[in-house]
Amino acid sequence: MGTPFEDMAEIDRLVHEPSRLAITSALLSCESADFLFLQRITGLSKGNLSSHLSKLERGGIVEILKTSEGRPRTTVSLTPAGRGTVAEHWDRLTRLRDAAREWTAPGE
Amino acid sequence: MGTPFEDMAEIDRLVHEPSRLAITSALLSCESADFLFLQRITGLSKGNLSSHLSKLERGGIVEILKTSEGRPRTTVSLTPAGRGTVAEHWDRLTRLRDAAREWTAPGE
DNA sequence: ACTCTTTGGTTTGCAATGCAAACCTGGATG
DNA sequence: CATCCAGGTTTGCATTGCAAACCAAAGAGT
Repeated sequence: MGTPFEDMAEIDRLVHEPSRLAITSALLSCESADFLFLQRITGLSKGNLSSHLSKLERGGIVEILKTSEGRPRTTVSLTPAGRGTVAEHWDRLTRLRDAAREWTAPGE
Repeated sequence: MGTPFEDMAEIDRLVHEPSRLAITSALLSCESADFLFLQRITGLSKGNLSSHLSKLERGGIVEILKTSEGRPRTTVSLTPAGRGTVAEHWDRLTRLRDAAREWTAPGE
């Protein structure tokens, strides 16, 4: 692992994208959430939320559960791996910010 | 301003992009930096660094100064506005992370 | 003085991405 | 029984990021 600056090259763009960072961070604090709830808190359109969730699913970050009892209902949760990925992502960001803060060029 | 989750929709993608977040965050702590220095710390190719810098310049985030004394030399620094934008960006990210940490789903 | 190499970049072409908007589908309702 | 609407999915297009090709000037060797 190099400097926090170099590290950004390896960052997971799947998670980094703003909407998905919002989604995954929301999921970090609740076991699972349903589609409409996520739509409300993120302010995304159905279309975009759906495609973001699909990408996260394909990437193994979230698990999507569709039930058809009565009206269809879609429930989303982080996979264990996904939880790790998101946590690691925040670590990276935090390291970058801290590096930028602490690092004052000598003589200034 | 809405919830930190909704706020992500308004985030500045110009700054959010990983390489550019690294560049701007590095600049946050030094008055200015030259092209090669930025290339070393970010690990970017010249081509990519150049195009990222151009975008940041077009967006008014950085100022690019080219001197041709002896060998050409390119020096980059944040504009005052850019400094504000980057700081605000980090605030937004921090609010999101904190919201995700503290937040337990309100009863619904 | 010329050409070769190195340093310091810019431009180009392509594959992938995000977003808006059009589309689908099964229940509830008049 | 038709039509409305919540709950999604798919499509089309404009934008992006990246790699690689390209360019230009300054030394170095001869």
